[in-house]
Order: sequence, then C-alpha cells, then structure tokens
Amino acid sequence: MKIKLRDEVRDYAEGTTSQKIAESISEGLARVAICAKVDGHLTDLSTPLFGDHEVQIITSKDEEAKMVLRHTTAHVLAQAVKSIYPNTKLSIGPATSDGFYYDFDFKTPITSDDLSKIEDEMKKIIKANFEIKREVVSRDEALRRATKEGETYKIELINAIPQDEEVSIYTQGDFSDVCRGPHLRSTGMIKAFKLTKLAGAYWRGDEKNKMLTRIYGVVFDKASEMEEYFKMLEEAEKRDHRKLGRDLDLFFLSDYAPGMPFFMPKGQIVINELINFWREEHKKAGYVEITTPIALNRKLWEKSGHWDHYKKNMYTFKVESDTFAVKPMNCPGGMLYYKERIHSYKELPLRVGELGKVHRHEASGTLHGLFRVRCFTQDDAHIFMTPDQIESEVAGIIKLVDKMYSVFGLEYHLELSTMPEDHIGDIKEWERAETCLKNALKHIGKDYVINEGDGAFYGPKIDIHIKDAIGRTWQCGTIQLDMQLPKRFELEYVDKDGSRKEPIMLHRVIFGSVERFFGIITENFAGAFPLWLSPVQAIVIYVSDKSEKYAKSVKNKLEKAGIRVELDSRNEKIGYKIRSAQMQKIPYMIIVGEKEEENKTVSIRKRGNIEEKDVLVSDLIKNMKREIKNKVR
RNA sequence: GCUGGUGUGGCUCAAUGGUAGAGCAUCUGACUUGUAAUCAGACGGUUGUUGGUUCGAUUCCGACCACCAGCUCCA
Repeated sequence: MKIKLRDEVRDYAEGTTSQKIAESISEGLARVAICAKVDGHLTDLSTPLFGDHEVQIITSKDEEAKMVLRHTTAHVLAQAVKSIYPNTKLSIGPATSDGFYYDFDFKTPITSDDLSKIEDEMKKIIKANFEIKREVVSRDEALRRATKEGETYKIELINAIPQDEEVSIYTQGDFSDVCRGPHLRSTGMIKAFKLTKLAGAYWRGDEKNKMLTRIYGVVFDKASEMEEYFKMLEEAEKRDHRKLGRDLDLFFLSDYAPGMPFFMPKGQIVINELINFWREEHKKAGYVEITTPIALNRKLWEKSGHWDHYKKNMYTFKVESDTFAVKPMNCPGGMLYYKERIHSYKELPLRVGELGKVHRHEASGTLHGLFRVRCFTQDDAHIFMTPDQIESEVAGIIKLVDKMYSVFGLEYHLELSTMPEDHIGDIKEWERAETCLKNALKHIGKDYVINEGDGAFYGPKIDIHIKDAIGRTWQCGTIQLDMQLPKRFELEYVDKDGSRKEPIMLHRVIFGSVERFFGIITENFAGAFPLWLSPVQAIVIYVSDKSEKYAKSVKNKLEKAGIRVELDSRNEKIGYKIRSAQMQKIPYMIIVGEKEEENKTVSIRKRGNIEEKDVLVSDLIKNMKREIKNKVR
C-alpha cells in the first residue's frame, strides 16, 4: 500500500493507522498528533487505512485541530452533564466557528448558576485523562444501544442514517456518544475552556419542535488565547452601537415604537453624510433616483406575490373599502415606475435608485438595536437590462461595492444563495438565473461561497458580507436577480427590430439598510467617526474667560468655512473640557489661551492625543477641508 | 413568535414587606483656571404597566409591555 505524505510517497502495510505513520516519521510528531487528514477528510489517528491515500498529520498548530478540540470538549460537557444529571437526554453537540455547544433535554431545567458545577465536573473528566476510543458498529447495533439507554434524540438521528451504513461510537470513561468524529486521543489534551452561556434552541432548528437547553462554551490551546478571546468580547461590548448610540446622542428607541429608531440631531448628521456620499457615488455610476409611495393598494401586492409570500410581515390597514399595505420592499413601486413609459433598448441598462423607507413586522424577539428593526431605509436600486448586460451590470455593482466599502475600511466576501423551499417560478428559470449569477461572478474573478436554499422567494441572490475592524461579519449588500416581477408586471422594452421584449431585472442594495450600516460603522469606528462623518468635527476650548472672545472668533471662522464646530463655554477647567470632548470622540480639539491669542494661532489636540502647537486658523481649515474631502479614515 | 433572564431619577448602580439612596449629568453660586473629572448647594423617582395577596407592596404572586442572551427569521 502506498501513502502519499504531502510530497513524499511511502509504503505502509495495509491496515496501518495514521498514529503509526506519525510514529514512523518522528516520536515528537506522534506525541503532538491530534488527528489526520486522509484524502482531505479529517479522521481519527486510530482508523485503519487500506489502499492508496494522501495523509497529512494534524497537530494542534493546524487550523483543523481547533474544530476537533472544540468537538471533543462538547463531548466532555455531555459526559459531565450525564454524570451530574443522569436523566438528561442528549441530542447534538457540534463545534462552531468560535467554540462549541451541546443541546440537552433536561428533566428539570438548570440555571446559569449550575454552569460552574458542570465546569467543575468537566475539569475532573479532563484530569482523569480518559482515553477516547472509537468503535465502528452497524447502524442496527447503534440503534439497539441508543434504545437501551432511552436516548430518544439519538434514536431519531440514527434512524436518519441509511440502514446498511456503519456508525462510529466514541467512548470516554463510562460515556459513549454516536459521532462521526474525529476526536482528541484523550480528555487530558483539553487545556483551557469555559462554559459561556445557557440558551434555548429548537430540536433540529425547527420552531415546531421541542425547545432544548443549549450550553455554549469556548476552548483554546492555551489559557492566554482564552484571555485574548474574552478581551475581544469586552472590546466588542465597548463598541456596541446601542451603548454608543446613547452615550454619543446618536439615536434612541422608545417603547411606543419598538424596532423603529429615532435619530437625534447628531445621528442624523451621520445618516445625512452617508446619504450624500451614496448619492454622489450613484450619480457617478449612472443611476437616477426616484421616490415611490410608502403605502400601496393590496391589489399591487397580490400582483407582485408579496400578499401570498410575505403578508405575515406586512402592516396592512383599511381605507374606505380598500385594503392597503405599508411597503415592506420597494420593488413593486419600482415596477410601476418602469411601466409608466415605453422604454427603448437604447435606454438599457436603466439604473433606478430609491432610498425607500420600508416597514416589516419582524417577530418581537428578533429586534436588536439598529441591526434588526421594523422600519428601515433600503438604498435600493432596480436595474432593467437586456440578457447580455447581466454580467457587466453585476460587475458594475461589485465595483461600486468595492469603492464604497473601502471608504469605511471594510472588507467583504460574497455568497451566492440559491432557490429556497418557498419560491415562485419553475426550476428551469431558477437554474438559468443561478447560472447567470455564477457566470457573472466567474467573469469578474471574485471568489464566493454557495449558500444552498437561501435565496429570496423571487430569485437567487449574491449576498455581500462585510468584515469589520474586530473581525466580525455582517450581511449588508445583496444583488438579486428577479425573474418574477418583470413577468408579473408585463414589463417590456422595444428592441432594435421593433419587437417587444421582456427586460431582465436586477435588484440591489449596497448599504443594505442605511440604519444597519450606520450601526455597523458606529461599531467599526468604535464611535470615533472619520472627520467627514463626525457629527461635531471640532470643539473650541478656552483656558480661561480671558480668552472667551478670541475663542468665539476662532469658532466663527471655522463655522464660516463649513466645519461643524462647537464652543465649550462651560465654566470648567480645561482638563474637564478635554475629558468631555474626548468622551464625545470629537476629532479636533482646538485649544486657545492667552498665548495663542497673542500669536493669532491655535493649539490642536487630535484623537490619539496628537498635539500641534501654534497653528494658523487658515491652515487648520485648509487641512480639515482636505481631510473631509478625501474622506480620510 | 419560542426558551431563559432583567426592568429603581437622563446615565451607572445601591437598598427595603412599613412609600427609596449614591456617583455622574443638569441647574445655581464661588473659584479664573494650560491638556482625561475644582469646590459647595439645589433640582430630580406614583420603583415598566396592570391585577391579586396583605393592615400595608416598590419588595411576594399573576398577566401584559419593553429590553437583554440565544433559537427561528432577516436588510
């Protein structure tokens, strides 16, 4: 038997294991080996290998090892829970992108106070250093064991496996779990872990099923890595836009309008700057802008398909004998705009933008600051075009995304979402549309991942996921190919030969929701907005009342130059005013006293405590204007 | 919507089965100040709403509302 180890090819006996391979390479490697990647798939070190394979030994340094570590810790959690609460039923316990969880059906509910008790039990299991043994049995044998133990959820899982397939069972001490693996070799290999929270989760993620108790945890190679992780969480908490929104007077939410944010003057400035920027860039990219009504007759929503597919999220009301709905999306209004005139092929692609305020009745438990609201502004646009314009239009949108996100220092990746269960239109149309988007992505050479079954009910979409300053991702922009509305609304254009044809319609947003985007950049900048977005761009602070008049004249000059400037005329010491400006995250503190007045200059203190002395006001204005114009971050 | 938790002045938090207190913020006064909090005083609360238990509820119980952490859903 031949085994290809990275580049070298070596002979091993049939039935050899990755563990033996590691040993034969070096003692050291065998000691740190966690599992092996055989032909690209993670397997246990103890799995016998037959035939030709490519083998890579995975150690704790490899990215793949993290998932194994997390998954094994989930098993240790399950073992601990079973030993403290023997009547608990197990379900599943996978690794996640930053930790692990296990879902349990507790006979009597536990509280978060019980977590430390479970942690202590887990520590005992780790200290006992149980060997983790893999055993392969027939599906029926696994079923027999699960039935004996009364593990109803496991029975359901095993039943879903084809009858003739074999099942692996992992055992550590007196605890066994049906699992695909792989796992660490022993429980003692877990070094630093913590149970973080307790939450409810539906069995198999379906809200019709019973709610189980999910215990979350994190695990790391070293205690220092765990410390770093918790520091990152603290940092995220400090950046929380809900807290900053309150501290910096940006926006608020009221019990009288749950999920419908109020923007305060300072927040409104940021929103307005975002919108100005959006308008500038869209004008350059060849878009026109329209506004369509907020509320439209039910008949329109029936025609568009929203009445059948989206009614539960729509605010509806009666007027005389008609029913109206507040728009949850802008598209039907956009269709009416297109239909208002006859269009020539010469007008295509026609890019029609709309900053449309939409209302969606989201379930109460889903609301979250500005990230998930019931009323928001979509920076929408509908692009009407001929089929051969799809690729270049998609490419154009991505180019615009590139340009606009880079101003905020945001990176992104793309995901292609395909046909969902609840959809309109036949499969062939969907396939054609999905191929179109795939080709466009291939054409512009961008990598993407496929998100199976996650498209909108009217068409597939390319979702744009932003990555922020501390590594979190957010879905904002989306490009959707709508095959339904042009047909339902009988859209057409007049082609070269005078024939009437149906245009293709793309439907896209860049910010996604202006409100959500605002929340994201608030967190991205930790409230310290770049100068062009800052609600207050400069504050003039004077040392004592003697300089009040001069301070006022400096403030007036800046104001005249179009700078958003304030004067701190409170009867306080300079240290107090500096602190206050610092906490308001004002980019420029302009300090004047008798010295500056004498020299006709100012002193500046910028964010990051960068100080400049003896600056001419005219130079200051020039520099600030340049910084604003270039949208310096 | 579901599971669990929380709800005390603008904010952060105390306290209690006998109608609540601090710091910050606000206001007033004194100080005239040189780079992250000057001092003093004052104002400010039907303890989320609403039923119930009780001689008495803000405290105990129920319902509702909102928020928080997840789940489901989603821009």
